[in-house]
Amino acid sequence: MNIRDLQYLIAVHDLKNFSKAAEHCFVSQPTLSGQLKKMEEELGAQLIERSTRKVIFTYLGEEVVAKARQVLLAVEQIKNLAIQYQDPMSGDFHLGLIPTISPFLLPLIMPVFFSAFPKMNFYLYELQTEELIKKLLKGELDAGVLAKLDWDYPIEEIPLYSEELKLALSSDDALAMDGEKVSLNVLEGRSVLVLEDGHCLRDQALGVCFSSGAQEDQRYQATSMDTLLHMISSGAGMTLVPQLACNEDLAGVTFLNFTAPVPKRDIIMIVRKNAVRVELINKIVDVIADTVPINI
Amino acid sequence: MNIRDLQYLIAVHDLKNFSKAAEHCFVSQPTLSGQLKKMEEELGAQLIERSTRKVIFTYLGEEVVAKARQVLLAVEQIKNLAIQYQDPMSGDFHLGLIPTISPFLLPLIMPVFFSAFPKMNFYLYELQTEELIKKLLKGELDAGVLAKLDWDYPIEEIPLYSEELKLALSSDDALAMDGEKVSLNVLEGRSVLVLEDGHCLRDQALGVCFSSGAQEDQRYQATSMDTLLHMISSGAGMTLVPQLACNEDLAGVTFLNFTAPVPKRDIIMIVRKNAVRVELINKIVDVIADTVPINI
DNA sequence: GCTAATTAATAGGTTTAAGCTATCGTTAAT
DNA sequence: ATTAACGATAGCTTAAACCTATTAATTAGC
Repeated sequence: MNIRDLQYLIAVHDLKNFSKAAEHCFVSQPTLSGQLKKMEEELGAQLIERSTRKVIFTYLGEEVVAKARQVLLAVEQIKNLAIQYQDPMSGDFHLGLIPTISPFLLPLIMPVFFSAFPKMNFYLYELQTEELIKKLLKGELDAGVLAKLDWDYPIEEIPLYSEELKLALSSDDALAMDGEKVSLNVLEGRSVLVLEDGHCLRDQALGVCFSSGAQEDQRYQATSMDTLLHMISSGAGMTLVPQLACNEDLAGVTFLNFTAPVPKRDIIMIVRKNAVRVELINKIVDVIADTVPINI
Repeated sequence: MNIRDLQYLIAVHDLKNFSKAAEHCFVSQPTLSGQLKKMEEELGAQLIERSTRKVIFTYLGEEVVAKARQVLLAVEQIKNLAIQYQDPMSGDFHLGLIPTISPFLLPLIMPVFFSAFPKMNFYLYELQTEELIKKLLKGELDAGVLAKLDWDYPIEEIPLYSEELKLALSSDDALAMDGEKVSLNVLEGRSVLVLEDGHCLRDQALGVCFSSGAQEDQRYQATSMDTLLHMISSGAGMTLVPQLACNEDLAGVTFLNFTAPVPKRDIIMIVRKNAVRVELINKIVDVIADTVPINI
């Protein structure tokens, strides 16, 4: 059976005349007759009672016509869906962000998104790197925002911005009083608070600590950047904080810049290779890069 | 677009693998790939995000798949309808009968119909000849039962039975007392009650009257056979009654047979030429002919 | 880092079937 | 009896669906 054949059938039903129906379908009358005959043979039952004067539908014919109209309606809807989706700046978009970016980046970009993409629906997920990539590859996410690592996944990376890591410590600390830039060497022999396992920032922070002779403060397992900062503010120690997370208004915490070599992390957007909606993704990247208050 | 293509799409959606989907659809993988690609071109939008490792549907793709399932469901239903209708002794049947047959024939045949055609739904209509034929030709009826006339319609006639006309008159009438067969000559000079205009029996009765020297009793315009008989029972005169309508239990009315030449009417079933369901129609004819208590 | 395996896309040719024109056969109206 | 209307048939053409063989791309394993 064939969608076209169903159109022929419906045309005959509407016009009660094979020749007119053929004309309406832009085919010749023998073509239409032949196709309908074939369809009847395929179904093994007559749909139309023909005579040279009358075109009468059998009961089966009437019911088939009713169903055929359903079919054509659904097909029409498919075409409409496609047309609707032609607008690359419309539809749904599922975006994953890692926990050390999400709470600081989203407040910045969402207002801009709403005005830049009025017809888009954004769904946002806070996920750690590993699960984020897994979901992206499964197709459950369209893109992810995370810190660049050397990994081995078949994904496309688009740079967004690069942020420094700063040293967060209690405002009561002697270093904080100073207010100057500090070298990584100041970490030597001190213990540093880091996030719990699974966060990429934890790994990066531990790397910095290792090379600068500091060690992990194992008394706390911070579950989020915010917890970490509140610990610092209550005098619990020091930690490394990415630039965007540095809330200068936070009482009792001072953020110090490092002198060169400054520890940094590269924030990228990842999408699947062969991803569709390239145009949309590029626009999103541009909007984020333009909105983040960091000179790249 | 093509129903087959939608099947390909759904197979890919279910199996998330082009080669397996192709196998499932009994086509080669390049065929399936090509058709889906063509469909995407036709829709002007990508439905599937392909890579050699992953098959991920776009949002549009997911929605199209959902609609495609609707399409295939309806198509399946069409095929099922056809299979269901393969049983010639099932479905609907619209039967028209003229008013001078309907109330007397139906009580006889309906019980038999119900057991002979357990899967049929009969719709019954009491219609005068002209409208009955019109509806039959329009396709609103499948068959009609009426008295044979010489007409010029492109319809098929199948004889059912042939019934005599009898003389109905008041039991108080001298002729009725006698109880013998009577010649048409007894009508000479008398006035005969007939049905109102439009009934074929009226025309036939008038014809008999004309040739036997009787005339129409114009005091009454009987709307039905039953009214007519009740008039007779209350002493209103005499009339011609078809055999099946002769209810011998009716008080005050006596039915007399005619001697040769006996006036008769041929009851036939009419169907459209080229009518489908020939088998069913023949069975219906047989059942009626076998059930009517008249020796043909 | 190289090789093997997997998988979809491409190329080129074959077959099926949908399409055409021309004509016929039937029915009904004049 | 003739004509007009209309669907069916015959025979041919074209388009497209399909095939096999191969390529290209990518991942997974050694």
